[in-house]
Amino acid sequence: MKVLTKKTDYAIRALLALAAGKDSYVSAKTISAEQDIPYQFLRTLLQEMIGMELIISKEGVQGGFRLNKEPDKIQVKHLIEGFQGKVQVSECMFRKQLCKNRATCVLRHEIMRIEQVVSNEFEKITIGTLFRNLQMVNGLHQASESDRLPESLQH
Amino acid sequence: MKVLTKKTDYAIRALLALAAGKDSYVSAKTISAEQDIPYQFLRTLLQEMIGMELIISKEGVQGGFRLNKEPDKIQVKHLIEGFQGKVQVSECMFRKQLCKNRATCVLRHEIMRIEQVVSNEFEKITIGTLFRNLQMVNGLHQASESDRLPESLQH
DNA sequence: CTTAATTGATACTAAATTAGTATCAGTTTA
DNA sequence: TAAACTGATACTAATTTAGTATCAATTAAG
Repeated sequence: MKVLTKKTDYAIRALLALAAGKDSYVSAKTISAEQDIPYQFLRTLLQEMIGMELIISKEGVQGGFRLNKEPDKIQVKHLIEGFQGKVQVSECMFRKQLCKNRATCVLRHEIMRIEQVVSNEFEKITIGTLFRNLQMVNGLHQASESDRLPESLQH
Repeated sequence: MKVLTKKTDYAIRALLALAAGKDSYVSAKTISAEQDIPYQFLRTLLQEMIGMELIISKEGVQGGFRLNKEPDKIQVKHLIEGFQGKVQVSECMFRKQLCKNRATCVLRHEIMRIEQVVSNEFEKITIGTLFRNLQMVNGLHQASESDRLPESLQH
């Protein structure tokens, strides 16, 4: 079970690249190269994020993308929901007919509680918080000679 | 994003049917009919659960399946892991090469904390706890004339 | 001792989702 | 006016999920 699809993963990385670019426009080409995201895939992804009003674009030479909101107002929760749909237990068979699967219903009740917890946590994580963490890690990284992350961030 | 695939959902319902059957053998045909699960799909599912040592079978006429463990020892967590793989954030690109995606790493660190919470919760939910809840709901159901679930269990 | 009800094993098809590619038109700046 | 860009959209490929089919082996009951 994968919590983030590549699309969401790429989206987050692209947004972090835009956060780093501050108010200037960053081109898809640049993001693609820096973050190692397939160019055309990124392009469609960026269009979707325009639709979600997370970013805005500028056409033509020197064009590109920049954030349309403060980084702290872009929640990972919204990205997951936007790209992967709202978190749900399994398809609800209720109402289709009298719910044959009362077992699923009971389980659902339990899981909805868990979902709420998860949802609250993903709400707290924003492009802003991630960006600041990232800067910290990069700071540590440059201070040492090694290419390795601190033990606590390895996986 | 769906937390439970149909396979996991079906597996849970099948196990609850076996829990209801106590120590007698319940046939795939019966489970399929009662729980409205496609027969052949259920068959392969049951074979997998034998492999997982959750259930045992008896061949021939009057044969079928029964639980191989106490209901309280069958955790939903194990079912999810068995059928959908361990909960993970996104594919780890670390070690493949020097981790280009430090952003993902930072996010991962956050998410791993969340995963732990979720994991602990799914550990607490077992076929035993679900079975008892189910009996409660069914009790309420029979007591009233209505086919509706109590408000708190609707979704 | 034969038949029908069952599981064991395994291979296959279909549908849905995720991931990635291609193309061409329009815009902008140097 | 050419090159560097995005807008829009349609397509292909890969993977995962869902479901089907088949045949052999086992067992209880008449």
